[in-house]
Amino acid sequence: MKKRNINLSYQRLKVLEYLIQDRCHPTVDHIFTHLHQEIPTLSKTTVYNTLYVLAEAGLVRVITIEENETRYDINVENHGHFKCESCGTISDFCIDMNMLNSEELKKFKINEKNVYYKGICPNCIS
Amino acid sequence: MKKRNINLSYQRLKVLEYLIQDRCHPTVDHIFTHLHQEIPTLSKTTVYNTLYVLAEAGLVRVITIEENETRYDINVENHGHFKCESCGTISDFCIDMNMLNSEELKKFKINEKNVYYKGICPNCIS
DNA sequence: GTTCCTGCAAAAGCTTTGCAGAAGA
DNA sequence: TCTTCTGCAAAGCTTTTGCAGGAAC
Repeated sequence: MKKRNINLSYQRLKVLEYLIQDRCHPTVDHIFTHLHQEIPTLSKTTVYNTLYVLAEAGLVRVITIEENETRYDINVENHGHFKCESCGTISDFCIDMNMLNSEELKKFKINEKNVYYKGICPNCIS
Repeated sequence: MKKRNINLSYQRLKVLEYLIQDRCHPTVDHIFTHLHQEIPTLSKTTVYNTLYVLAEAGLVRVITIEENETRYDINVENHGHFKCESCGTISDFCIDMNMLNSEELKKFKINEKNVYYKGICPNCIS
C-alpha cells in the first residue's frame, strides 16, 4: 500500500485504516480505545510511535488546536479546521492559503500554514 | 489600571506588566522564571491562575501552536503568528481575517480565528 | 543473524486541584 | 468578619524513554 518509505506492520496498517475511515481528527486516545477492541495487545506506545512515523513521512498532519489534545489528520492538503466549543467536533473547510501572504513575511521561509476557527457548529446552534 | 472586572493584586499586576513589556508570547515558565527573581515567593499556581483570569476577561489571548507549549499574548487584535522552527521565536504579522470566510461556514458561529505559520525566520536563514 | 517493531513499566513535563494561611475590603 | 488571592503539596494527564521479547527478512 503506502510503503513509500516505512515498514507496514499490522498495527500500523490498522492505525492508517482508522484514520482513513473515520475522518474525525482523532486523538491518540480515540485511536487506541477503538483499536484496542480489535487488538487487545495493542499498546499506546505503538500508537504514538506509528503516528510519529506517519507524521515524519508526511502522511498525516498533526493538529494542535487545544493544549493537551493533539489530533491527527490523514488529509494533508491545505485546509482549515473548525472546532465546535460545544460538542468538540472538528470539521474541515476549504480555504485558499495563497491569499494568506503578508508583506511582512517576505524574508521568512514558510513551511507550513495552519488556520483554525472556534465557535459553534450548526448542530449545536439548533 | 485595567480593573475592568478583576481584582488587581501585586502578582497579577506584575504578570500583566511582563506581558506588556516583553511581547515575546511567553510560556507560563518564562513568566514564572522571570518574575521569580523579583518576587521570590511567587508560585506557578498564581501565574496559572492569573493567566486564566486574564484570558477569561479577554485581556490576553491563549496561543496553542505546539503541544505542551501554551503561550500567552497580550495583543488580542486579530493577527497571525509565525513560529521559527529553528530558534523557536514567535513573531506577529498582520493578516486580514475577513478574507478568511468560507461558504461552507455560513451556518457556523465563528467566535475566534487563528492563523499560524511555521518555518524559518530571517535571522536563522542568514 | 540482524534489524526493526511491539508493548509493558517507569519517568518526565505541564497543568489542575485541595487546602490552609494571608491579604484586602 | 467575610471574601478573595496566594502558594505549597499532591494528584492527574498526556507524552516520552528504557528495555526485553518478538517478528520479519
